[in-house]
Amino acid sequence: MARAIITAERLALAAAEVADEIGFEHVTGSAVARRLGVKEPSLYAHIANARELKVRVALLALEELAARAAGALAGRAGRDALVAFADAYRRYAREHPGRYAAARFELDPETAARSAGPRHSEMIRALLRGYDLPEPDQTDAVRFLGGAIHGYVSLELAGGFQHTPRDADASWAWALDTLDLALRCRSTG
Amino acid sequence: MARAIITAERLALAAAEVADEIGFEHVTGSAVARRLGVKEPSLYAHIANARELKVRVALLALEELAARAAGALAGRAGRDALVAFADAYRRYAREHPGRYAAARFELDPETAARSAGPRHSEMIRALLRGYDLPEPDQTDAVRFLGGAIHGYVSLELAGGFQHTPRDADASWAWALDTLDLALRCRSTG
DNA sequence: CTTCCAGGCTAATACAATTAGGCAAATCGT
DNA sequence: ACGATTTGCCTAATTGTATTAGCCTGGAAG
Repeated sequence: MARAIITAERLALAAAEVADEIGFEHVTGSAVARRLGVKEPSLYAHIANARELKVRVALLALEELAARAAGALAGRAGRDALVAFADAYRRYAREHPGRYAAARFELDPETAARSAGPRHSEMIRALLRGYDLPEPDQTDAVRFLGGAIHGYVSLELAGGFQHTPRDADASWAWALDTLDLALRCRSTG
Repeated sequence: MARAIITAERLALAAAEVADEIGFEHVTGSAVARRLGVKEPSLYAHIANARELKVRVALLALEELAARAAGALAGRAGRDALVAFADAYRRYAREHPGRYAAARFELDPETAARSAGPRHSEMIRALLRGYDLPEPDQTDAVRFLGGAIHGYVSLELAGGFQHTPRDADASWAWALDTLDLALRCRSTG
């Protein structure tokens, strides 16, 4: 090995930082190269194309987010687990908007399968065990909850709520209450 | 006037078609120019820059979506209204994935204010009148419902549900039932 | 009929993406 | 220690998108 300046990890991290600063859609080879202190063509020894830059960020984000969500879930159940889990998403999205956007980047099926993506669904499924839903509803509830959390967070992140004065945290608490309520209504057949 | 080949409307429509075909993020000046049968620089007589191409698609999509949602809402109330409204979103997203993605494009505040965007919130607010929620919850519910619908639709559109065999329409019906249930639980104080 | 102008065209520049081939430093076998 | 090899970034060159500047033409107006 010669002097290792660029590694896959450094590259992904640099790209993630760029994403958080200027937005995921503006992650560009030159911006990442500049941040790493190398020339743009040097990147192509480590990635196949510009798309892979974004894929790396997506994988990093899914991983980080899964780790946070898992931490939030640890030792909690029922409503507590739901709130902690959803809060982990929301906090991550606020701290790392570019990475959060990256987590929704469309990966090809094999890559997606190897990513931390499926772990997210598994965690939601685990979370839902606290609500013992009838068997056939499990999958529906995973989709519903995943959609609801992501939808709320992404709308809030996009600034869609700024035109009404209502406090953001209060609305969020209301949404979580409502989700909890809905799931409890659904439970026990 | 000389032969009017490009108009603002044609341009937006062409860009929207490109978006639906190859994805909103790949809407490019040359693709739109090709479709219109003109050379790329000719576009700049009608738009300021490439970003405006996307803005036009976003505005078109918000408008179309608002129209469909309004039609869905007409003459309905309560659960019926909720289902029709949400279905309108989901159907639009399936028929026009590129435009649906465009509807989430971040507009500058003034443009957003003049767009059909605010009408969407108003419609949700109107829809919620069928659930008479206590006053202070109104805004929270708008955010919650908007987020839930958008989140579910965008996750489904991204193919996030394909790894489980469960029927998509059944899951969707479950989600709508659950939303209705949650809102009814919240109603009347 | 001639003048003007809307509306698209060609030419030219800048930046992002990508490929090809070079050069130096670190490594390895002897 | 020493040359062969490999590793890892660099320069140069190509293509495509974004954008500006200035030209050219056909029809509207007088």
